[in-house]
Amino acid sequence: MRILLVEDEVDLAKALISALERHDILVDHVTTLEMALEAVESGVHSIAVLDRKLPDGDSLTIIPRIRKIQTGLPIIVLSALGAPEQRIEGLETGADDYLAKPFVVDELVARIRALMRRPAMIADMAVTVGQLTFNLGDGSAVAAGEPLTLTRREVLALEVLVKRAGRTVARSILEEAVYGFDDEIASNTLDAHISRLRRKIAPGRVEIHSIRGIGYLLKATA
Amino acid sequence: MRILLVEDEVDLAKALISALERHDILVDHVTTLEMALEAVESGVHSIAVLDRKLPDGDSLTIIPRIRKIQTGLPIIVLSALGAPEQRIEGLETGADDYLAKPFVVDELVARIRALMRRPAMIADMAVTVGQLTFNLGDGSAVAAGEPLTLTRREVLALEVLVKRAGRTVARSILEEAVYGFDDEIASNTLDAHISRLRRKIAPGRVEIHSIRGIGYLLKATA
DNA sequence: CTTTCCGTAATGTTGCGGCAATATGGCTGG
DNA sequence: CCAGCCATATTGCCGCAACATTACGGAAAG
Repeated sequence: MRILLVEDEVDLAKALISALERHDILVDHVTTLEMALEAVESGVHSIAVLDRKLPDGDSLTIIPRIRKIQTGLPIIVLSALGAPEQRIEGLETGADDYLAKPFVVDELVARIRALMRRPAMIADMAVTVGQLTFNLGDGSAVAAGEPLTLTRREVLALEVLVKRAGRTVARSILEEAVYGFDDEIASNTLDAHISRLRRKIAPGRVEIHSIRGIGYLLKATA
Repeated sequence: MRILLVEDEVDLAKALISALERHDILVDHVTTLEMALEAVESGVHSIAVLDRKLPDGDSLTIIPRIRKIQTGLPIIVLSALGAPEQRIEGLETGADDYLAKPFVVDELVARIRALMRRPAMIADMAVTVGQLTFNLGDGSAVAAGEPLTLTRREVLALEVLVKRAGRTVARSILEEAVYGFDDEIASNTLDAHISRLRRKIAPGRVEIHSIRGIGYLLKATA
């Protein structure tokens, strides 16, 4: 599970990040609307949390643009403007939830988890490739009838590979998906994760091919 | 992925090149508008990054000419002139993005990647010649119904040939496309690649003819 | 304190791609 | 019309960089 946090108040952001990570939620943090749109482009997030007042404008204005890029991406808006009319305004613009400041951090966590559970959304949607079934909702996977025990980073990598099954996924895209945007990655850590993934899904009719010089490709064996 | 960088400040250019190459992006670097136009002629770049102030003029002035040569080539303009009016001026001239100096190198990388991901652009656009279909988005190719397994250099060469199908492509243009501008090439390596390409697309109704003394020509067999 | 995760590095393996040796075929000058 | 030359064709070889795999150890979680 990977979410995008758009918040310019550093202290609040830090508090949220540590709280969310305690709940096994990986957070990418940016501070402006512009950066937020870029991040959404990557398509790796399951939820976006937007502070309403940001240095480059009101985040409500970019909700339609986010929707264009990622239809169905759940959006939670945080705001000091908590009057009913403003909440309504936020929800009508397309936000899925609107949280007035100040709020208890745990409440945000709860609402995120609630949106993640929402059945109509991506939750409980599963993708099957060959004998591998990957559940987008909770990140669980089943290969050849056997449930797999995957670690956090393995889930992140497999999610991207499965979503783009049959198409080559650039190495850099995978790195972005498994680590944050910021975290630089030394050595061959990604290779190691792929290797472990391969071993775990071994007895299925699905393989992770490496495309030399480009990246990886997951596809069902013919 | 291959981009054109037009930048006369040597230090900045060096920094950008090393950052981009770390992201598997091949960079061709020139320092003047004149060289830029020449480079665009080659048709091998997916994105152009122009510094606005160059020794031979304002790079905005050549954007229309670039558009004439390569419709749809995404263009990013870098400039010390970051006032809103100037940004707007840049965008209205036809730039796809406008980045004010000073900027963080990683931000440029992110914007390039964002443009590359833009679905309306080159991605998923395919060209078909005879029984050969080449996907500009991911460099994949299908001949006579069978997907081809191409190596990196083969993809680069075939991409140029396909884009100019029916027209002769000069040997020097192909060399530029397969290698950087700088990398000199000894021996007949290019010929070898063409030979391997021919073998791979053999059973299709498309052929690579050699034009003696000039270069190569890809066209459907009558 | 134990366990799991994951980053790192050491080592093994693969296959791309540069080079050159040799073959082929077309063009030119005699 | 032939000889010789030069551009291109084809193929094998092999270095090296990219990838695979595994072991190890630190760190964080329980």
